[in-house]
Amino acid sequence: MSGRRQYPFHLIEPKWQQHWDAQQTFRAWNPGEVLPQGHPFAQRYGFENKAVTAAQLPPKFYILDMFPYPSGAGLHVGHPEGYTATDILARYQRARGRHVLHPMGWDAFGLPAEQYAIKTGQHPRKTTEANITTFKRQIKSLGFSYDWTREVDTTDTNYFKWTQWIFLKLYNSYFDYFHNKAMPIELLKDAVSEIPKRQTEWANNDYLNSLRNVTRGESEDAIRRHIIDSRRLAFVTEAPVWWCEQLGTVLANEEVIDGKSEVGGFPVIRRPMRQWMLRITAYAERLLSDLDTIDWTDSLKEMQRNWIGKSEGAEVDFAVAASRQSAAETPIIRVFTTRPDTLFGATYMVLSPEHKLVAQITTPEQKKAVEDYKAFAAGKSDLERTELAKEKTGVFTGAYAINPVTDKQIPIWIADYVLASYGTGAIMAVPAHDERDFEFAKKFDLSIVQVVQPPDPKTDWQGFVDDGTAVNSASAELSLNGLPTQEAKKKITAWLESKGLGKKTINYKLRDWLFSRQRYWGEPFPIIWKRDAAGNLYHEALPESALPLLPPKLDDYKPTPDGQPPLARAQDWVNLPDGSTRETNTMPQWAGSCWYYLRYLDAKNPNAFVSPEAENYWMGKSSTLSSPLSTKSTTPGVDLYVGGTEHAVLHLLYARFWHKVLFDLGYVTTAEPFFKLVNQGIILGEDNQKMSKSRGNVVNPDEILVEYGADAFRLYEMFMGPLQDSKPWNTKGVEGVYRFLGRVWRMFIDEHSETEFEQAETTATDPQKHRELLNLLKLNPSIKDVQPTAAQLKTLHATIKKVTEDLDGMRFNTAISEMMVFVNEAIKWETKPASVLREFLILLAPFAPHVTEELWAKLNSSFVIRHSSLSFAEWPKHDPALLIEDTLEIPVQVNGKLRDVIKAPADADNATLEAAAQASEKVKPFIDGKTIKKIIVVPKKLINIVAV
RNA sequence: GCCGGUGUGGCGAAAUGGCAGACGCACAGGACUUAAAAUCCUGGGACCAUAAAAAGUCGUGUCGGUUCGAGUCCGACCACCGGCACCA
Repeated sequence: MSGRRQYPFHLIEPKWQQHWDAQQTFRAWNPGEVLPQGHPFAQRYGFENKAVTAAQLPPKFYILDMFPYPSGAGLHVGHPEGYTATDILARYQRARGRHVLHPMGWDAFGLPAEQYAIKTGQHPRKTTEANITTFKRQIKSLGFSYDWTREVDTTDTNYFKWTQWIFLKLYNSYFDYFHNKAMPIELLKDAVSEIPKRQTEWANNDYLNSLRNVTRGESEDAIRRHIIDSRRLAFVTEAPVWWCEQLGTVLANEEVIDGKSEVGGFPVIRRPMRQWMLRITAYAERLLSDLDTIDWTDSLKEMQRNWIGKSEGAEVDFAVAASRQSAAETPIIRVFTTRPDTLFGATYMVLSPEHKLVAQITTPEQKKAVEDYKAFAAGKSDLERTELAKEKTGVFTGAYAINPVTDKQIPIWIADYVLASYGTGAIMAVPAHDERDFEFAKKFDLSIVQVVQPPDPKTDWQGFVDDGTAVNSASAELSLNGLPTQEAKKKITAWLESKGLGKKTINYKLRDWLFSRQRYWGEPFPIIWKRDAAGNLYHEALPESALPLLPPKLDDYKPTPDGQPPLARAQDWVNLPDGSTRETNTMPQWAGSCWYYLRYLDAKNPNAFVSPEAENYWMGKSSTLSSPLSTKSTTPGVDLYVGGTEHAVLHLLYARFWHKVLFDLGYVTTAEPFFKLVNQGIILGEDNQKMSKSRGNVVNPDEILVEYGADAFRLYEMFMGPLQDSKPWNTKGVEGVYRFLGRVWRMFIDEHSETEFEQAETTATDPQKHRELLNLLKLNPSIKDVQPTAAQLKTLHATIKKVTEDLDGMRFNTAISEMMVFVNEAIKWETKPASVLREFLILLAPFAPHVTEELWAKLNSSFVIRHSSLSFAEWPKHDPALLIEDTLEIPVQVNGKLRDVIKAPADADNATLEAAAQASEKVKPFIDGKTIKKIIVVPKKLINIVAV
């Protein structure tokens, strides 16, 4: 304990937390709900005992925290940073007259509970519930104004029923490229017969093209099914995926960092498996372009842009040169390039080792070398393949392609620096103007031909990758010579298109979202598998009425030895009477967090994931724009979303994707879920002198609360610095704001009565009675119901102005320092006007809600007040007239250097100020004997005399 | 390598192009106290000077530029943090 307790927060804080709970003070109301008698919100707006419509309710403000994963370790000081910021703003917006939705919940599916289950046999539900209990107790002890009636838990059957329901929507939808939006799969069923007519529209789609092989020789029904299944937003594919042996599951691209699992850091390998995927790639362009409609930081938007990775270029077809023995069909190799202007410099080609044409084109002489290389590449981990500064490797296939503009034969190689998963899995190599191709060509002695002249003739053209002027780029039909890169691109692309050799193309790095996991503790897929007459396996969705689909009971949560998910152990559950079987994969943890912000709007609705009325009121209506292609919405959605940067790409991209699907299908009315988003910085460890960069998650808030209380903790979290910055935790710093709260307390409370209170507390035997002892405390006799002086009003209104502006700009640290300035000043007043102190309490209340409620109640017991509840008291407005100064102190500079500060009437004109400045005794020595060239007067601010 | 961000006292930080360091921590001195804790008051960027001061000089990562005036704007560079990384 660091000295005497500043004020009895240990009694005040639980008292008010219980009061808020009992009164449901911070409950938010949906349109149509009846507001109870005596509720402070109902009282403020005159809604007591009334049902209110959306139009009657005050304008909404939806302020959202990223809900936590309730780990066994409990809360650390990093969690409450964002929560405190949003709570302050929630309370501020209530005061400003907004109807605030401020909910909290639990992202509770996850690996730790499952791994604990594997070790101990304890059901993950038990572990999860225990952790939630701890988290909830800790979060409640901080006095946040959450509406707990809307609490959600992603592992609750009443919640994941709707997660499964949304999956069915994805399953039963397809992406219509013509309308650029998701549509019900029924519409596609009608259109399947038209497929031949719409080939052009769909020619883009690899999965349709690949069907030609799959569907060969099958029945018409089977073909129809293949076509439909291949276009669903949730689809099954046999694809190489990241398999993590130690975790016993596959992982999404986003969960693999540097060739290791994000969770646990275990090695991962590529392995072909049958998996569920979500077609997020269809939304790449909208996910990219709609970033312009939302208010996120540039760095965050940039991370999403990079992840989506749009690049514009061209696809070019290269014919494989007819080989000695084969005759009829020469295959075509399609490449993607962002530099079609360098086509004349393409002196060889490279296929990824996995490219499907490799086996077909390889010559018998090279067969062994190629197969050896393929095995070598497949055996490499991702880390080995992408390791920095590694040597390029590759082998020649023996085959040649024909460069379509030079007509020359160029060798075809395979190399693992070409990725199967990007573009077409094949490149045209232009060694003169691409770093990687250049390196490769040097190593394997391939020819390097200049086709771009750098703008600066001194620059070496070898390895020059920037824009320049095309050279050596002419054939009988076409010349690019002399054209700047950008124009050369246009010209060659047009030429390729006219010849049917290629076309303008856009590529994205974004891959489809691998959506299945081999885990127990996740949402089961509402899918069953059947066989058709020919014995082919196919899938069907369960009807909505079958939801929620619960996971089976298990004794052993491990995956099966043959790599089947744990659910496969439950044979009774898997095998259905009609011979069909259940899907045994589960959904990834991201599924539940993709839409939780929507469930908060109507958390207990048993009939819908959210009612249209609730969605409309809290997310806002979209204005219907005339063009059906428009995906823009003019409305905000969540007004403010605060959380850590660790979710910059994963959660935030997935949630935007789901939201857009729900938007397309008409279930939500905004194209974007989170209008404004702010990332709080990381709190670093305390031992900063060792330059420790570790997160401050060793500091347990419980210990801080025991010693300083929740109000001081909240205040310190905000006072450390700007919300967005990372900063080191310093427990000593908590004492500073704690002392500030003590000063506030002493400003309001009579010292004598406090001594009595403290003595009574030490002698009172029954701790239950302690709280009643708070009644012994009396108001400070210096507080009187008097008219404030002009100076007092000025101090108050300057504080109102600054705190209001700072809250609007989320500058909590400077708002707090301004209130410190106020208290340092006001505590000296011999007579403290009750009206001034009352307004000050409203300003401080969002930051330190407990102590202000107690002081507010004390003040109310002696003076007439306007509102009975501080939580819904109206925010004060500053009066600019009160801030006007009669006399100003104006700095005087000579040649930009400060020489004096003079006093002048606020309305003094420039000539008066100039004269006064020159008359200053301190200024004179610096201008004597010099010529005054000019005098700059910034009214009310500054005078600068320029003298030489 | 590419993209984004940040560099200000011993520390956390503050400053619409206009008095750099508000507010707080730590520290030092004083008051109160038998004493301590708590509280209250005072001090504080560096240098130079001095018994003490005043005055002065320098000072916001480095170098340059724009401007009457730059922590703030522009250019080049350095360091650190975050993200991406053989993406054709």
